[in-house]
Amino acid sequence: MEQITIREIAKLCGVGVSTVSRAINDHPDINDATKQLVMETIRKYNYVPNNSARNLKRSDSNTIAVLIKGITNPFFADMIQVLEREVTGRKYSFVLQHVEEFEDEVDVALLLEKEKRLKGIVFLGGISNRTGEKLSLLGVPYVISTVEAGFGEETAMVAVDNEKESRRMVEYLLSCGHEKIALLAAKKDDASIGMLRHRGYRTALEKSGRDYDEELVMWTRDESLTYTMENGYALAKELLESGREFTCIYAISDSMAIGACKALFDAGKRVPEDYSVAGFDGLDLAKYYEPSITTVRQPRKEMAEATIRLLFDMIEQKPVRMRQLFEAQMVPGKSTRIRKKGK
Amino acid sequence: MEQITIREIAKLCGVGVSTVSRAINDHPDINDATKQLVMETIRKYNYVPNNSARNLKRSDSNTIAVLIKGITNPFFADMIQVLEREVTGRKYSFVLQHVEEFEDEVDVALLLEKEKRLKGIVFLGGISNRTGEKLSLLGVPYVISTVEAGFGEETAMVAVDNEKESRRMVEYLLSCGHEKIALLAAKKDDASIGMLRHRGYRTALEKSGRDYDEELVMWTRDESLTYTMENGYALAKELLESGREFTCIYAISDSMAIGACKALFDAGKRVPEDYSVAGFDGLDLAKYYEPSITTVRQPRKEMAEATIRLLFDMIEQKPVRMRQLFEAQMVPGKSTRIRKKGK
DNA sequence: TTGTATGCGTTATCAC
DNA sequence: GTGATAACGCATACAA
Repeated sequence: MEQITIREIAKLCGVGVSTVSRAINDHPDINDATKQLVMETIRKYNYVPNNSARNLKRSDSNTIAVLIKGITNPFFADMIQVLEREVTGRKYSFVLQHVEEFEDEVDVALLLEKEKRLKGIVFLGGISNRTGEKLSLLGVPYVISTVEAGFGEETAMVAVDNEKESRRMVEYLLSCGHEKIALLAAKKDDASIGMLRHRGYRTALEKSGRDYDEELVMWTRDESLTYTMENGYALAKELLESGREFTCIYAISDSMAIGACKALFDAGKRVPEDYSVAGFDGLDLAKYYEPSITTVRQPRKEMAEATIRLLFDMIEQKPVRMRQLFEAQMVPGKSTRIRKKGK
Repeated sequence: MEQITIREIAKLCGVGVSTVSRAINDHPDINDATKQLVMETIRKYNYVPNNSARNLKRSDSNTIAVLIKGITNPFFADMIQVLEREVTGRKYSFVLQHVEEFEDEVDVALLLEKEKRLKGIVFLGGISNRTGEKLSLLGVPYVISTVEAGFGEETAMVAVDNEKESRRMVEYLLSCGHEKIALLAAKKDDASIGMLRHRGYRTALEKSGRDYDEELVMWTRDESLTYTMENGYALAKELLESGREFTCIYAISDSMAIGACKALFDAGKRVPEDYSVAGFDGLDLAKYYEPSITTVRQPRKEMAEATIRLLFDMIEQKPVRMRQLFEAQMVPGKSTRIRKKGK
């Protein structure tokens, strides 16, 4: 496969390479007729400029990259839509970069920054305190979205207060009369939102004078993926089979909550009559599920918009508020019930 | 931000650039001590090689790209996992490329091929007859996965027979005693799997001597996204409000089926007692939903594995079967019931 | 308005 | 083993 280059197009048209380049890049000072000719031969020979060469030569490129760990997570789905819309709407190119589970997102960012001459970077999920240190090596503005790790004040961040919102949920469940609330938690050594949501659970119990009972906390196994229906199912099943007493299951994600419901149904239990179930995130699915899942809705679209706004403000060197915490919304569904004293 | 280059690393180490290059790329003929020194300074100065320059210079790169239109589609989620595992397991690099709704996936492929010196390409979804023509411009092997458009025999393809499987579903529903089966369909001008599933629906009815009733076909509006819960909800709601008679809703995707269930619940109906609901695809969600959704399960992981196997066989110039159709599996759930004659 | 020449950062081919 | 140096394909400063 002999690659056709700009030089050959130039030869074919009987012009210089710079003229072809000008045609491609919509430069102003070029004769309209020659431009037509060039564009036509390009189409005719299906010439495609080599992006590596372009990126290498260009000093800037007006592209924003969004790095996502777990691109298949439904939580990110509509955020991606919004991010893309907002970026392209500002006449910037949009690059969506998937980061594999075992990869370091900052390393990927560093690579991509050089490769594509990025103007800005968005980290969607993923980043933890550990990887955070290398962030300072980034040469362009970046915003960490949906995760509020313990970075400094100088790190741009858009998220909800996971601990607070988790606490809010547990307080709601307590107010419904549930005393024994089981938690479907992340892995025990989680250092990100899983930890924060667990902490919120614990704080809510303790602040209200209840005991925090480690027995009712179901930690995700090391080999499992945390935020999945499958995991919710497995954890709830294990909980049921342990014989421990509880009236309510609080799962740290909606997907896990749905898995938990299935485990209850399979055991012949009803939701919410026998057990209440609550989730976190406010996915569409929580609304469409039957019974609809009681959840805490993160304002995903607003957060996505704020993320891009913040990023561009940084790019344009405007004064910004670096840490933007959004308020989540308690969404009671049909999966939880109010429990009278005694029963 | 002054970018640090290979030349500066060379100067810093007091060696030539080629030595640094050799260190980076694990070349055999280099002294171990100098290699250590080079690697250390690289780490120390956080040098990251510029990928554009590498891609430009390299003649081959051992990377496979997977292009996905609608990367947030849950149908693709576990397929991506498998594709990634299979590719990296073969010591190839894996590039996941998101294609925007309005973009032409073949154009993107053409660009990427030159930019990254690809060894092979996988198209996951998306490709239609229209874009298919330009496929021949691709200089490397490619496989089209999960969509069986009407390409020629020479196009590598892995998919299920959508028309046949759709027909199978409708025949199952007919065998359950449903006579008036409404269809939640794709857009009317769909030229891909949406069209095929509709055709299977129609054929099943006609082959069994029933009338095909256009009144019972709910086409997705132009402005809506087809395969979503939201769309299923809207179409089912419209159907209900039209007052048309039916006993079963067949949605061409599981997500739409779940949306349809919600519309029925909201209208005070029960599933499956009042109306049966069926979907297509066999998502995990169909299993976890309550009631579990009757569906046709596509063997996603097997298809993903076959896709990579086929691609690598092509790369290695082995003889291959270019068109691989997989058998789907009818999965009866609790969302459909058997209807006795009369009522 | 157009063409020529230079360099972007890297790898690979040579000599040494 | 190692170091110059020539490409890779393109954009652009500068000359024409």
